[in-house]
Amino acid sequence: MSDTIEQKCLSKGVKLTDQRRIIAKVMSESTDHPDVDELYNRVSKLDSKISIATVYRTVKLFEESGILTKHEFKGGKARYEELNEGHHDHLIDVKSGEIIEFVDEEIEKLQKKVAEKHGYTLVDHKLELYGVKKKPQ
Amino acid sequence: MSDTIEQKCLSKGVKLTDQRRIIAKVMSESTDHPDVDELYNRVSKLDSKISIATVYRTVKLFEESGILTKHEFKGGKARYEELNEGHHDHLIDVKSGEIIEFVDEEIEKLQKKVAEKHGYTLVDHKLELYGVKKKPQ
DNA sequence: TGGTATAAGAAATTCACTATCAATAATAAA
DNA sequence: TTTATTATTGATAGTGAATTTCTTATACCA
Repeated sequence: MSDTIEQKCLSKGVKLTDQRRIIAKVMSESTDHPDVDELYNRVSKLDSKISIATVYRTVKLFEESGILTKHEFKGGKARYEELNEGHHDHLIDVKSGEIIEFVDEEIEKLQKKVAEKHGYTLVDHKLELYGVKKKPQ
Repeated sequence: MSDTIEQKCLSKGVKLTDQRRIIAKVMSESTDHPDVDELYNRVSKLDSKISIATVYRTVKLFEESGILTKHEFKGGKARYEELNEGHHDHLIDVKSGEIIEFVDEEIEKLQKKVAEKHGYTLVDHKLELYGVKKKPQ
C-alpha cells in the first residue's frame, strides 16, 4: 500500500485542505473501489459538513494528478481506487459485484504488441473480466 | 458481415416493426460504431418520424437479444455495433477517435486462464486499448 | 368486428456529474 | 497587521444521456 495519498499530494504539489485531507485519508484506508456516493458516506462520518460537490471535485483533482484512477465498470457509476506502482486489472463477479485484482504480465506485453502492430503507441488500456464463481470442485 | 440484423431478429423471434426494420437496416449497413444520436440521424433520413426514444428502446432490445453489442468507451456515450460470430476487441485512437478492431487469440486464451486461476468462469470481458499513432518511421 | 396486447411518439423524469455563485478561507502585497 | 487577491467550499441549479410515463396508434387474434 506504499505511500499515503496525503504524501503523494505533497510530493506532487497538490495543495491540501482540511476537506481534501479527509478524503485522501478515507481513500488511502479503503481497500475496495468505492464510488463517489460511498466515499461521501465514509467521509461524512469524519466530517459531516463536507459536501458531495467537494468529493466530486476532489476525486477529479486527484485523478488528474495521477493519484487516483477512475474505473467505469459496466453500467454503474464511476469507482475510484488509489493508483500505485503495481498496475493491475480487474475480474468482476457478475453475481456479487466483488472485484478481484490481478496482474498478468503476458497480457500486458501482448497488448503493447497489438498496438505496435497497428502503428500505435499504447497510452492506456482497460481490461475487465466478468465471471461467475465456479462451484467448488 | 454474415446475416443482416433483420434476419437475426427473425431467427431469434424478435418482432419487427417498420421502425425497428429501419433501425436494423441502418445498423446492418454501418461499418462503424455509432452512438444513439448518430444512429438517430441516419435513421431520420429514412423516416423522419421515428423518435429518439424508439431508437433507444430498439438498441436496448437488440442488445438484450444478443444482436447488438454496446460499447462504453472512455468518457463518451454508448456506441453500438452488430454482434457477429467473430469476436474482436478495440484499439481507439485517442487523438482522432478512430476505432480499430483486432483479434488476438492468445490474449483471449490468457484471459480465460486468469479467470480460471481465480476460480471463475469467464462470461464476458472488455478489452480496450488506447493509443496514439506513431510517426511514420 | 371488437377486444386486448404491444409499440410508438412526445414529453417529463431520473441519475450521475458539472457548473455557478455567494460565502469563506488561504495567500500575497502593502 | 491590514488589505487586496486568489482559491476553495457548500448549496443548488443545470447538463446530458438514458429511461419512464402517458396517451395514441397499431398489430394480433378469437
